[in-house]
Amino acid sequence: MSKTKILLAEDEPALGQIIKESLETRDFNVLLCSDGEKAMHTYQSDAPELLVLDVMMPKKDGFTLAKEIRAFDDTIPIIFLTAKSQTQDVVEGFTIGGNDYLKKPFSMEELIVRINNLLNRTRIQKTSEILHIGAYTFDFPKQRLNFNNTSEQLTHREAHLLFHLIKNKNQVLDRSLILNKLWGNDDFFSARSMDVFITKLRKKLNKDNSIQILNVRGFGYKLIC
Amino acid sequence: MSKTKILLAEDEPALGQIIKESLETRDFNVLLCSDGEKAMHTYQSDAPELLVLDVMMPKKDGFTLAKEIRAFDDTIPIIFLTAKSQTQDVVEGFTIGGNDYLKKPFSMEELIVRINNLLNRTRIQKTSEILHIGAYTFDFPKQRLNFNNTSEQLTHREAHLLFHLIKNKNQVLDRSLILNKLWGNDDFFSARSMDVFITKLRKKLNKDNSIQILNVRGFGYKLIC
DNA sequence: CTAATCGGTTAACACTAGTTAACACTAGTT
DNA sequence: AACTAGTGTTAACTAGTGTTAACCGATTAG
Repeated sequence: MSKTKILLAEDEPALGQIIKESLETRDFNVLLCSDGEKAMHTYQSDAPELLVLDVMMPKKDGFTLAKEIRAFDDTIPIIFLTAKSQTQDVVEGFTIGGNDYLKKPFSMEELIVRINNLLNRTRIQKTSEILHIGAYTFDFPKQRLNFNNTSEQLTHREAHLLFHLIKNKNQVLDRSLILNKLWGNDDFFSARSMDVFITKLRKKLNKDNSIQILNVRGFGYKLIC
Repeated sequence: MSKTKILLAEDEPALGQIIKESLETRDFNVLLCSDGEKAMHTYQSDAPELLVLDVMMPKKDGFTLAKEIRAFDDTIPIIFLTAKSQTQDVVEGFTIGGNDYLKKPFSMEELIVRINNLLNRTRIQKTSEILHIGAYTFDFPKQRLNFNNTSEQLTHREAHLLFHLIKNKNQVLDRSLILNKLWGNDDFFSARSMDVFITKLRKKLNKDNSIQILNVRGFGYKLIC
């Protein structure tokens, strides 16, 4: 099994080198980038498994970079390195979907512990990312809905909505929760858009009629299977 | 309650033994078979609750075995262990109706997570609450009221009200209790709304005239059946 | 016996959700 | 650049759900 690739974006050369070498003694393959733009390129060419991003960087700061990368992969674990200790920064990091942050100065041990935690967590998650609903199986990362020998590609929206329905199956999935999570707001138009997607999913799930998406008026939807 | 029986088919003795012992520490009863034919016999004689099948096995490979077992039981969860990482294999596993697959090498944690996921899923299905009232059956999770060969979808409110009536059948169900539970308050309007629902349920239950929803003036309702 | 109250029933209503299609926009292809 | 296909949003219309109102009968307290 090959080494785990970690992308490290850190503009201060000395610190970057120290972290890189420390991680390499722990058998990680570290891709060191000195600014946000280089990091973006390396991310796209080398497909690392985890990101360690300095927040304060030239060209492109860590948060912006994370936002852009999240457009491609919304599960990859990200650790932010921040000199500022303000809570505001931390909050921003998390809302982008960052998984952890580390305040400078930090010990190498701290960083390694967090890296291992995140890797374990996401690997366990990935192993259970093939979901089952009635006679269907749903491969969330691939966005494929399988039934017997047929397989159908879902769109990003369809897949995420279905994912949450399955994760909350046999219980009510709150409308406004899902609207905020997937659409980013809870207004009239997003709600109607969501209704359209529910219709689509119902059609795609109608091969097994033990599966139903029930509406709970005013609250949300319940996937029964 | 007895231990959950898991059939493990793995031809490599050392690996088979490791998996068996690991699962036994988690309180599973593991039936280890060294090839596909033995696994088939064990399946028929011991009725395990879940299958973990190596794909590459002598005598009979995992996919063929799964196909044959699916002829007897098309709901038993199956986890395939595969050394090959090719997508083709995975697809074939799913088209047989297999529920999950695991690429070697895998961690024991991964396997255990998947086993528990699959077991929970099938067990939840089996314990779904189907209630009986006279000649009707009422599937509460699906909100369906069945009579002979007809089936009717109930709304969320209807279903919950009926559920409580059935749970308290042949005894008085307190008005204010149900109002607080379903409507969240006990005011005039909610009470009148509830009356409307009682009327609706009476209509929907009138195919079996041994069933009656009786009013106990000032106290509540009593479902007789 | 009568008035007051409670519950039964039906229909009108407001609101929510379902469905379909048109549309704008993006991305991929020729 | 033009064409095509796909995705998600918006719009328009329809259907369904639950609340409220109105009217009625039944029961009970005075």
